[in-house]
Amino acid sequence: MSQIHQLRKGSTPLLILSVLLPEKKYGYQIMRELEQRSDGYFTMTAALLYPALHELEQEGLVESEWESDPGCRKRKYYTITTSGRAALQESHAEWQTFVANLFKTLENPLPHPKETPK
Amino acid sequence: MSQIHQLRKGSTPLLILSVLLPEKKYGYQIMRELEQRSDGYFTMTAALLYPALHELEQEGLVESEWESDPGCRKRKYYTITTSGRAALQESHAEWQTFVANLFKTLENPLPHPKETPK
DNA sequence: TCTTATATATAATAAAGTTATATATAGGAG
DNA sequence: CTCCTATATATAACTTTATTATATATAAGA
Repeated sequence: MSQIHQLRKGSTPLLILSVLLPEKKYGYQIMRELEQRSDGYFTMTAALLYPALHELEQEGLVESEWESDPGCRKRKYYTITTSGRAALQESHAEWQTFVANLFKTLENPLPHPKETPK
Repeated sequence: MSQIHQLRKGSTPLLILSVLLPEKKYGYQIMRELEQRSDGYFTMTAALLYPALHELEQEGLVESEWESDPGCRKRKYYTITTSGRAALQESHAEWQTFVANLFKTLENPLPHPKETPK
């Protein structure tokens, strides 16, 4: 019960964690990659991304460090943590459960339809 | 673009419309049937259902009428309209698109990973 | 120099879900 | 007859998340 209300809202943290899985990345890079991965379906905006990243960091699911490569402006790189990987797997599974239940509920009629009670 | 932000939130109107598809039903009955159909996964509450029903009515997707069967207290029956059926189909399809994109984005890495640009 | 892409961030607003509360009736237990 | 529970509809207050708008700053190219 506790989780299903939460996962109805917010696929954003899930998407962010998934792109951080292979290697550390910075915010702008995450935005671009999410757009590319979804062929433009998910338009991740800065106002959605950065607060989400800060919250993920507060929860200990990602860690950040500033890096200043010469010739580039400073970038804040985010690394997924061990608990971040666990949270990603869990959230992914919860989404699958939610979706399965949604479509089951939408498509399946009642097993034994009862007439309207008096 | 216009729709995908809307469908992230709110599977509630979709679920309501789907249970109204076979025949007219009243609010409390809709709540119970949604719980039964989903084997208790979706706990539709009154505070979620009734405002949603009123909004669906305002949008012309359902119509309501009070009925007072003897021996029962008055019930407000909701009937799905023609545009309600169309909206249900459309919303269902949008959810499928959303879910397909979500899992594709989560599971598929980039087709041609580009190194970090300088 | 001006514009665009890059890069991070916050504020204000709107939409939806959750919790709590209000009102009222029918039926059963005691 | 009274109390409690299930039925039945509804609103208010609060929280969370997405959207829109804005702010700041740097690198690259016209």
